[in-house]
Amino acid sequence: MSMKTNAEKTGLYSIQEVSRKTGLSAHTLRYYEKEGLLNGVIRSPGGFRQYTDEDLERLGLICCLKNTGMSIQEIARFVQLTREGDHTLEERVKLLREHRERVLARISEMQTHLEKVTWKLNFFTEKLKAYEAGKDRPTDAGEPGG
Amino acid sequence: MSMKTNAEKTGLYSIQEVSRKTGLSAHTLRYYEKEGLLNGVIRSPGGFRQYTDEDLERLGLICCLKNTGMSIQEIARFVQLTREGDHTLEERVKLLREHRERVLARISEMQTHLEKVTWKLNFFTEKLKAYEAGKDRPTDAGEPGG
DNA sequence: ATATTCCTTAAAGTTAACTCTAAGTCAATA
DNA sequence: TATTGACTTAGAGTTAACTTTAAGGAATAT
Repeated sequence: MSMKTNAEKTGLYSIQEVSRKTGLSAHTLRYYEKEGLLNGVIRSPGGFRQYTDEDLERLGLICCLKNTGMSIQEIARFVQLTREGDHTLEERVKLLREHRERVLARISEMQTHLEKVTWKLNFFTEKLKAYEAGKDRPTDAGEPGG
Repeated sequence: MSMKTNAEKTGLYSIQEVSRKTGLSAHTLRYYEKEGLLNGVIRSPGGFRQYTDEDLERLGLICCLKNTGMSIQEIARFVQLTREGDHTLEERVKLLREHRERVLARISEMQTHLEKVTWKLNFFTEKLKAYEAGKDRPTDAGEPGG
């Protein structure tokens, strides 16, 4: 009986459906809207949010920026600029370019630190090997099947 | 005339000196100590902290773990295990290995998201070019030296 | 018809990792 | 000796990004 979801029927998604798709809670979706991250979500006659595929795409970019460390405030600024039209293109490009630089720097920083972690890990792994080898040697037996 | 710092004289560092070297505030250094991140810092007869080079190295690892996203709590756990001796080597290796995996995952996630940011940036850059090109064309002049 | 989902506003609570303040004492330095 | 820096405990304040609660009502889905 192939029950169709709301989405399949109308191309629109309820807040719950979007929550499932994005992993964001309904609370958070409303919060983001309030903070100006996702404007212009249309409503059903009764006032329920009905997200379009385009809204989902916008959410995709929002999550992308968020996951690369951009603050809610700065994302809201970006969205605001977008709403203001083409004369803000230069500023948006600048904002994204700067963000990109920060992300690159962060990745590179993480990679540097990772090397140290790896080095430490190898060091401890070797030390563990030596320790286990030393444990096998004691005179009084050592557990056979412990 | 060539005033020697405390460090040059004694090989020990005051909390201020360590603060400068690490970029952590004296407050934070005491806070880390209280939280069990850096134990066994020796004191002057008068009770002042005197950090050794080894303390600085330990701080180096702490910052490294912190900067790769390990929580204070988990770092404290690692330090605690270290203090307990060689029989915790296996657990420490496990902890570091898991952390390393998380860092690798995080870096890879960031890189994926970065691609999208880059894509968007290029998109807007192109759009900006088109917009600027369109702006030059209007009939009524356009500012010559604006 | 009934159960579930959604809406609103407004505000309080949570978590991590600091950060700061206060009060009072002691140490080190010029 | 005066000033600066360090010490302690204890607790309050900060920031970001949620998360939860509450109250009451309306809309949808089955």
